[in-house]
Amino acid sequence: MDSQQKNLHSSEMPAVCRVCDARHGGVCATLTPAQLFELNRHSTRRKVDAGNELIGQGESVSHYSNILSGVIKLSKMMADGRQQIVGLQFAPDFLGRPHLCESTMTAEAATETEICSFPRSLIERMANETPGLERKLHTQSLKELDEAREWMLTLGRKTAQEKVASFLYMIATHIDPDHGEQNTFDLPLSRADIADFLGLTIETVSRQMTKLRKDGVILVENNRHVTVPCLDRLSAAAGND
Amino acid sequence: MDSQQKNLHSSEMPAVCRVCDARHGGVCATLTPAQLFELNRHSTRRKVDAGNELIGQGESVSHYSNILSGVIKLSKMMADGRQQIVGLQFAPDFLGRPHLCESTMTAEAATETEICSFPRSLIERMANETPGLERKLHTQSLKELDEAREWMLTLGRKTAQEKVASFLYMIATHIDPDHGEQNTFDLPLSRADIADFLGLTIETVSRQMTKLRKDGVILVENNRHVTVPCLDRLSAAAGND
DNA sequence: TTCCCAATTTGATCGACGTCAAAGTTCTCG
DNA sequence: CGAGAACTTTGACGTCGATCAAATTGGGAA
Repeated sequence: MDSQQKNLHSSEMPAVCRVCDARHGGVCATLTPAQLFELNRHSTRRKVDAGNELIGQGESVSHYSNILSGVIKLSKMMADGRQQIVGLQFAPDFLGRPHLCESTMTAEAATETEICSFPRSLIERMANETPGLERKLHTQSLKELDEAREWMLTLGRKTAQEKVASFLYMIATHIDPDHGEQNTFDLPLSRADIADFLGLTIETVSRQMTKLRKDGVILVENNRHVTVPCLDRLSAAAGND
Repeated sequence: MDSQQKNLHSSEMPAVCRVCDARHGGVCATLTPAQLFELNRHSTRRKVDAGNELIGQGESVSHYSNILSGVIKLSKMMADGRQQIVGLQFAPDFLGRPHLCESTMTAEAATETEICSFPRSLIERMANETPGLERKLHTQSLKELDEAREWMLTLGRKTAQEKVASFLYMIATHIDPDHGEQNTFDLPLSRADIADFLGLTIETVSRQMTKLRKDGVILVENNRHVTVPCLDRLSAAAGND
């Protein structure tokens, strides 16, 4: 019975959604098949190359998106060009600030990214009709708030060494490892982006990476590929006790 | 008819709620009279002196609160004692992290504060039953997220001078001014708290306050009382263009 | 492969902010 | 009103991370 229900369920679902990761953990997980069909009718999937801007600071927002793969960086810029990355978003996060039409930041693809976009108004309406969706969006906002506050501690009180280690630790625990054994991954951000995230300069980031490497806390190949032999040592370098 | 409805409404409301500020703008504004009665039956109002801790980092949370007056500071502390204030909350904000039972920070009264507390479970249940309440909590989370990200920019990229000016500007625009004419107010935080908020030391905060005073951007009496003759000049000193 | 350009690293120097110390101010409470 | 404590300001000096400059590495195109 249960399996029959499931089959019925999946056959009622748009084909693209059936194989889409956002069904698991993303906002779509809260929608009924009928809603999925409606959303699907107005949604577009696309690939975005690294470095491309999705939303500009101060622009009005007409679309929200699900992140299907890749990493998005959210950043704020001052009039004189100083920049600060204020958040990173990974699949299957929801991209967009509910209940507000003008963006207060820039959203840019940090890596090659795949997104599924739909009209703002449609999501707003569905959120009103579907408590589960509103709740899901709320939950993600709270997660982002927790992360933002964690970074406030990092930005305000940690040393350059601890900042870089904290960043690596966050990436190591957010990216699915290539192997189960050792923790190894590609950095989704350039040194310049890491600097903008940590409130440092490129040079300082580089020096601290070198130091962590010489101390044996991390291994680095080709600048972007990092291996963490012992996550606890990295955590300690990050100042987490 | 409308006024009759209103009278009926207010007569059905708990007496304490009728004169309570949280009815305007607070979460209670979304509740029905019946819900207000139920909430009221399980709620306690109390005064908290400046410096008293409401929730400790790592503690499990059994109660949420409305802030009726005063200022609450939310802070995180590292194992070695370094501290960062990650948020300030003013009346009629809601105090508590929905959908999570363990607090990741300390909540402490910055000034004398009046709060109205109720059991966590009751709010969670009402949020499930009342889309408007869930929505209201969501809205506040988003506001806090916007503020947190604004502060990430301040912490990561602004100079000490700009940080102090940004703080004063934020307070000036959040506190109701004593007079309509000039912008004058009491600082809700000590120099030590301001330092913990801005990721600076007490001495640096003091020096920057002195500089802003000598530059005529602010007037200071008795350390705590500040007057801002021209809000635009303060805004400029804060680096907002 | 080889060249070229961008990204990263490394080095030398500087300055903003932290640290340490002491003096001054404001608040509290008897 | 006065004494003591807590908070704030001011000064001298040190340090971490920024700045400026140059060398090195890596990746993509011909």
